[in-house]
Amino acid sequence: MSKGDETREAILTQATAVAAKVGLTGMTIGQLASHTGLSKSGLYAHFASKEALQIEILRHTRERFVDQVIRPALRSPRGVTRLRVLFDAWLTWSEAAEDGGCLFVAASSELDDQPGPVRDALVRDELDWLEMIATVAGTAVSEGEFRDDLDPEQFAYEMHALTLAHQHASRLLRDPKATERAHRAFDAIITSAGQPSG
Amino acid sequence: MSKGDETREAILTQATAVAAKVGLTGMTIGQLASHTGLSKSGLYAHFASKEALQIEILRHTRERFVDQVIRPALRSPRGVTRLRVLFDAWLTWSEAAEDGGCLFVAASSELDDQPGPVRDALVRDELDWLEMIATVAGTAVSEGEFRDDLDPEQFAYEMHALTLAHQHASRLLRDPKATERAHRAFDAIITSAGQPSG
DNA sequence: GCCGAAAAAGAACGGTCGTGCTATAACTGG
DNA sequence: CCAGTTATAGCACGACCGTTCTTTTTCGGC
Repeated sequence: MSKGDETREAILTQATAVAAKVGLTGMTIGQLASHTGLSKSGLYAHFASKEALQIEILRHTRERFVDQVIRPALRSPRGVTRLRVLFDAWLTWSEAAEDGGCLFVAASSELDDQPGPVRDALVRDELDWLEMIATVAGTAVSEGEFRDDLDPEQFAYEMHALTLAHQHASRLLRDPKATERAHRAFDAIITSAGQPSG
Repeated sequence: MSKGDETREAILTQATAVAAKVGLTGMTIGQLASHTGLSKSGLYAHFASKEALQIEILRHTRERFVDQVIRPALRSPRGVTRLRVLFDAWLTWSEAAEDGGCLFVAASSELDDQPGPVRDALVRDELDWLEMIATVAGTAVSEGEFRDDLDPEQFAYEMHALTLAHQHASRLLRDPKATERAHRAFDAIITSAGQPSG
């Protein structure tokens, strides 16, 4: 890896942390430059524009997300077990983020009314994530762990809801019970998905 | 109401809409001035600082929230019925917001790592809202609609999760099924709260 | 260790930010 | 309708924004 690539990676790592705290829009080049010890123009030489940097931040975050959340799940048994791993890995991911929690969650409400390529990239990532959950839930159905008429996309919607609530409770409200609550709620939807529908 | 108070209200109404779109921090005085047809300094004369304006925006939003969500619920029968009204009124509230959806949701992820009086005010509002839900759920327990061992705060956590997911699905993903999904998920937690625990 | 290439710094650009101060315009009670 | 207050505009401030261009420093192959 050349010197330039190393610097570029270092910038992206810093930028990801900053963006999680103050948002992709709130983050500024000057702020980022001082955090990385570079000059504004020195930093800027690595990216075509702030928008391009924002997209690269999302790509960088996505790669780490795959490593830390998706891959561990794919190594575990299919079906309900994999869903549990996915959920637990997400909680760990969100809590491990130095500050600002999961960037995707923060970006979701920041960009939901800001059309453009950054928003488009985020929407793709979020749809991929929901599809991943739905696929695993579908496997749980076909393997008989979940009831036959369970809607995997509905399950994905509800599981995703719990990740959003966890971030809200832990980061905004600083609720020490946030993780416990998330686990209890997750157990509830798993149990409910296993019971014959009523 | 004097002329100044009228202008002040008009500013707050505009500012609330702008803040819901671009965030309480992303919103700028200049932007707001042109939206209201005032000069920057003319607008500024009504507020001590941008931070004070942000707090007033929250107060203004809270008042409207009480009118449109809390009051209709308090007019309906206690217990489960009131919970349903609360949830439906919230969905209507979020969808009716011209653009940007519910400001509290947007502000929650924007401010979760920005200490200060604005964040403090938001946290108070969110805790009040969760407490309101928990209180109504507690009534449902004591009136026998929900099972005895139901944890009202856990119920509030889960219902709140569904509101967050709805905003995500409808505003970011533009999912036409967002409202239907929210209703189905809400029915599920209501049903589950009524069944004897397992 | 030189030399071309790559990386970073410096300086500057027009623009906008939040925020004061001062002057003018618009209201409103007598 | 006038006086006094209140509301709004104008202008300026230093700071920082994203971005570009030019110059200097640093790197890596020979």
